[in-house]
Amino acid sequence: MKVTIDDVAELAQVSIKTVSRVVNQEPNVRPVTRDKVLAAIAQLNYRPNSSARSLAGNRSYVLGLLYGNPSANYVIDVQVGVLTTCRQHGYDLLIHPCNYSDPDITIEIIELIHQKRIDGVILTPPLTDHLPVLDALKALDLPFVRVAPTLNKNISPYVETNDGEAAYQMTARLIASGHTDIGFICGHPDHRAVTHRYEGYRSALQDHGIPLNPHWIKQGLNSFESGEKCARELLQNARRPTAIFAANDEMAAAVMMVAHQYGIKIPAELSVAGFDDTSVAHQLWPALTTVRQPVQQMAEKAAELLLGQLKRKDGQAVGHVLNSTLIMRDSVGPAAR
Amino acid sequence: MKVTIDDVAELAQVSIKTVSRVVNQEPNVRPVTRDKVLAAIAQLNYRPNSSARSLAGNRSYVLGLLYGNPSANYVIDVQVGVLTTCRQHGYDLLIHPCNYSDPDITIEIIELIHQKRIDGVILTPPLTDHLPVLDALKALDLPFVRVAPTLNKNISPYVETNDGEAAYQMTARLIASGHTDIGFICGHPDHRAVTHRYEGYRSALQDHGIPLNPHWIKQGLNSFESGEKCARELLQNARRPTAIFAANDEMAAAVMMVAHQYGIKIPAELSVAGFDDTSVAHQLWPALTTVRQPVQQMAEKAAELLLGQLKRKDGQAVGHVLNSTLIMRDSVGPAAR
DNA sequence: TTGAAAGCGCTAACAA
DNA sequence: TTGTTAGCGCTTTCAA
Repeated sequence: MKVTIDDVAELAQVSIKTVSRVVNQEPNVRPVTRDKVLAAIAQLNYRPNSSARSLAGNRSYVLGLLYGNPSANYVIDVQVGVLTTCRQHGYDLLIHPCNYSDPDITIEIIELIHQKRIDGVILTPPLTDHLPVLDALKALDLPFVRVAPTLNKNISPYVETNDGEAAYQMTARLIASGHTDIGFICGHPDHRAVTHRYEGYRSALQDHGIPLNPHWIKQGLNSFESGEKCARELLQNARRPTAIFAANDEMAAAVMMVAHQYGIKIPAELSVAGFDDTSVAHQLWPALTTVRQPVQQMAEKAAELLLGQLKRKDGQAVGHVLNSTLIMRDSVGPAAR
Repeated sequence: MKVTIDDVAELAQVSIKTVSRVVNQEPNVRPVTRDKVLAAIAQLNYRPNSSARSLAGNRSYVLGLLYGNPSANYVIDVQVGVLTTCRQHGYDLLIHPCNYSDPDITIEIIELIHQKRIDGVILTPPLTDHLPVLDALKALDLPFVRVAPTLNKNISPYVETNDGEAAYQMTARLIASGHTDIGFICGHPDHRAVTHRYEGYRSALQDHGIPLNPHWIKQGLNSFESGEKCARELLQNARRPTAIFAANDEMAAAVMMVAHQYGIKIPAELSVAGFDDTSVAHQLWPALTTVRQPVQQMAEKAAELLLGQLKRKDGQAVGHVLNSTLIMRDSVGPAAR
């Protein structure tokens, strides 16, 4: 049942070191020898024992995924992406949901890394910009890659999407549909990446010569409840925007709910756009126009960057950008006037 | 930086075996000795190297979590629950999302278990009732626990919730509100646990002397789209139910959307109830009345059962039941007449 | 109740 | 290009 490196070496008529070389894709093995070994491995269905590997090699072949994001869909997408890369490269993944507002978060993470001998970690927002954690990782000299960081981009490799541009494009679409009175509900200030979205909105208005109306810009907190509050403030007056762009889908859902309550028809009287394309987006009525981030691909890429860093021992802070897509559904229509 | 068992043994003036005994909570250590060792461990901040442990002990201290459930919220809740228990007991968790309709799923799982030397696995629906996988696990003699199984409950320990009763209670509430024309949208037949819900609905009607109207019972597939189709069938005729109970929230969301399209007011003209209390439930308008399963607690309990099984080497098929809760929101009202 | 010694299966350093 | 040897840090006999 349990096949070891010795069995393979014996069958292939080589030393265990040679088997080890083949398994680890090290150079300096004659193709003939390599083939012999590979054949033996296949015949015996040999799988290296990862505990023995880790112990001897002082590496765990385990990556850590740290996240404090409350969105289940986002987290699942990230997990799937990272796992895809991990599986391809024979690495395991340890997931570690954490509470980013916990003051002991840094200690917790250091402990985790020590105890599990994690080879490298991937950080997702909002942990991505958590300075104490970043400092601790630097101090440990542990390779890490960040997904969608906004701070100190030069300290680590990272992956991001063109949030700002996408928000710009969405705003431009609204303008193209005749809207000039466009409200915006900002995202949680702790989730810095989300602030790009506001910037995109702002510059689109500016580029189209539409003045910013501060009354129509509200500070949300990403939650449905916060969106509801902002929506009421935006919609309770007779003079109200003809379109509202929310920095995430949950808040956009809240806008739609408040509009329904006020008897405001969507999209006839109010256009609504969200951001994230969460599962709720197409379960709303009318279906929500929104922006989709390539979360899974970003996570895959992040893991690739991390593994590359582990192999080459470099820590160049390369950044990769993957594009978001506008998803036009039914909640946006021409401006009524 | 790296403290080993030898360091602890030296400081505590005992042999490494004694340290090992203390760490593993084995019997036959004098309290005095134990305290000495514990003090040394604390002083040095010693953490056993899990690779060495696994290698020597031929156990990985890793549990596997297998899931094929498409609902991100469900999966995240399960993960959090299982992780909670794992952390308490010093175990790690390997997550393994899989496609339950993949014909090679069984081989994939066997490979995974072999390769990672997983000590035991937790299965969630619909993998819970996947006979080939269950047989394979039995053949491997690998301890496993199932969450919400419906088939062959005697072959493994399991955790479940009182779905059927909850559905009964919800139906009874609808009846108490004056509804007698209650439609039901069934869940996906592959997700067997969901069929309990239909049973609950049926017996509630029966117990209250309301005849079953087969035209008002539709087979859904858990998806929003399937719910939409069923909802149209239920709502397009003038003679239509005054309440619809859907076997999950996504389909209930679809019912609400269709009702909105038809201009049917909720809850004035139609009451809607769902099941699962997913995040969409309170983002709908009006907020959806639904049933909440204690998913996280079920997962915690499942992991506890699994760890118990690992310790005691028994495989008694004990079952644990945790109760679901009715969440009454705004989508249910008195029957209009 | 405690300890000594022999591995677990692999990688790393060095030799050949 | 290949092999030999010595551990990695722990658990498991078995003995004391």
